[in-house]
Amino acid sequence: MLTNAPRGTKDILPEQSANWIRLENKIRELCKLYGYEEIRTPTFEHTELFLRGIGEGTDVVDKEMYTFKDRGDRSITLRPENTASVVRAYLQNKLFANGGLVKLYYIGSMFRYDRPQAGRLREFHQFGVEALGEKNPAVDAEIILLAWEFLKSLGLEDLTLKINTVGCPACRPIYRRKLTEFFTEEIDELCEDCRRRLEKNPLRILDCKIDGLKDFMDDAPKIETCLCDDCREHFNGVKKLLTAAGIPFAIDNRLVRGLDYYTKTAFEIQYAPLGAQSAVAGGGRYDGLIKEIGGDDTPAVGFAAGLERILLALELQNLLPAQDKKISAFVVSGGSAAEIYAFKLLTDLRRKNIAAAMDFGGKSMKSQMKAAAKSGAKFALIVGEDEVETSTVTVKNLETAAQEKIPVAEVDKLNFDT
RNA sequence: GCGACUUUGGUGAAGUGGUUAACACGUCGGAUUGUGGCUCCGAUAUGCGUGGGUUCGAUCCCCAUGAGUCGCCCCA
Repeated sequence: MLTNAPRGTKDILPEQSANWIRLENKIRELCKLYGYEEIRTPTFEHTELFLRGIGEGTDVVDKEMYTFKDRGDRSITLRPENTASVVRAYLQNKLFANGGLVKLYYIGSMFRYDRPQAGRLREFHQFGVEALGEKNPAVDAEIILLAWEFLKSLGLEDLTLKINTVGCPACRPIYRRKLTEFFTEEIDELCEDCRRRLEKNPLRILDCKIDGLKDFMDDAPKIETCLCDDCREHFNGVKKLLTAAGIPFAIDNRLVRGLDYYTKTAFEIQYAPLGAQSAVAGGGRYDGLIKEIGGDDTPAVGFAAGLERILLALELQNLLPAQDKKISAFVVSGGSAAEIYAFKLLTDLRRKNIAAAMDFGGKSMKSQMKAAAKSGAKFALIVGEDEVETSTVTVKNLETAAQEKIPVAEVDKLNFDT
């Protein structure tokens, strides 16, 4: 127990860490390119924020939140996603005050109590982007493009982008009612889960793995038939822009989002080889959320991407480069007389910005040489009594095995390039 | 939350109801005097996820529990 991290959590070890840093740097670079700025919100929030933001009745809220009372008897929840927090911060700090579109991104841990699997952890990491304050479909397109170009730029192949519109408060209820009517007639054909969904969220029946394949599904009402003019126009606008940008997308009118706040555009990017956890990024428009949380009626769009899943995908495609932990020089000290001399040499090298290491275990020279070879250093800098007396250092090129003795003051003149 | 599978050393793993738990890699040490990568030699699990039980005896059988993986669910 003491030596086990809690279920669903994972240490990111040094060899992995470099991949995370690379990924995060890529994200920051890209966001800068698109004009998004980083925001960092607290890891936990008042529970109420998520109840209102994500919506009671959603799985995330009902079954997956880490909620507890703090010592002041406040109900606190570890964020299961970051959009609600960003919106809260936007309102609290009046980021709307300067007018115009507010473009933000975040990278951080999220928490959901769920059965762990590869690509599904209880503490996981998301990178996400939110654009608040503009209803123009161009923003939807920009966000989708950012997500798509990001994943492509990592080198991922076989990505599929699916888009849909889920309507707005004006037209979705109509569609929902039609669906309910339709599926009620087919209730005998529905699977157990879908009978449950019929009341809770009939839209979900559309992407059921079991019922989705059944014949009657083709006759299910399509959302296009119910869209209001505004939503239809908006969706057309998004499609036109995506086409203009030249990215491939598929319209999937069965794509729905699990969180209540989505309106109009919904999209998802999948990487099929990940199996059940193939959704690598997902998002959409949430024009109702800001008002729901207490702000003025403000349109917004965003998406989130799962970093663990992206890393898994990169690994599957062999896109994670081998670690380069090479140093330039390895100091080898022969005998106790040279120890201080060696340590001073080590320090001098580092002060001159030369990556250097030495063995602190008091081992034989032979094993120090082995360690030098393993370290990947270009040079072994050998110092013993002779060198101490003459203020020199024996330089052995570990690639060529060539060896020479030079004044210690001249070590930084060596050519450390590999 | 449901179902299935897995669980042996630092790693990959073989294995049996009963004397020393294969093998490989890794790690450590050694093969004359201050020198690596190759080779050779030696060392390296009193232990078989954890806790019970059955048995003269269990790593191998039974029960419970933990963890991981896959699918469902959900989602990033």
